[in-house]
Amino acid sequence: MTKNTYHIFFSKLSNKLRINIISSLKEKPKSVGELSKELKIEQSKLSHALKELKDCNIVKAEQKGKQRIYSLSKTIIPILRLIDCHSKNCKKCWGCGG
Amino acid sequence: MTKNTYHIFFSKLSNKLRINIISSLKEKPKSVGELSKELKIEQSKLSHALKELKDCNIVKAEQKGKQRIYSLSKTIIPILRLIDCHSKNCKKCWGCGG
DNA sequence: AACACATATGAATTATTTTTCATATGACTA
DNA sequence: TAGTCATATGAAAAATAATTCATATGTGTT
Repeated sequence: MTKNTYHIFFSKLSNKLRINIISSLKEKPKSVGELSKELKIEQSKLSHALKELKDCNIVKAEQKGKQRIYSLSKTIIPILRLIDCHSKNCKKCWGCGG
Repeated sequence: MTKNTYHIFFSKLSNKLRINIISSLKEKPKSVGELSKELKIEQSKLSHALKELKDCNIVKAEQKGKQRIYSLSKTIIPILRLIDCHSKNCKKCWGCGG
């Protein structure tokens, strides 16, 4: 990720719905229908949002029968952990060895 | 920062100009004029962008004569370090003790 | 093959953000 | 206090993103 692509990545995280999706998928992988029910969001809206997240590799999808199961991609999980740390003002996290 | 305010924070980081400003201020504190010259960005555009960053505490300003010197706020620096870590795929960082 | 269910897609509409430009404010100087 | 330099602000215009709705696609079932 170069300086010039930061904003693309962050723009995906700068949206309530997408944050809610991520937050929900942290729990466990879910189908579009499950997410729709849980978040009370219309299906196509969800599909659009999931596409955004998939396009920048925050989630991945796997077909299972008629359903498509979405889950957080491996590479994003540590990033989300950092964000959580941030939200908790976790000092340890700030150290970061850098 | 609650789940519902993530997106506000990230929305500030989801913009090229603001990322460039942050990146430039990492070097050292600068006046609006200096930033304008360096980034080749029109003054009022910069002022607007700086306002956004100030509103969410990413930068702070200090008056110095006629000039207003902007710098990164202390609390944001570790976050930026994380983002740098991220960009370098720094494993250490991911650990995060969480 | 016809059907039903689950999800995706496209395009038009609507909402939000960014840019621009004219002007206002605030700090120093003569 | 008039002038000028540095920056901020407001509002209109332009650009971008999100929402909606109609419909398409894909998968399994009868």
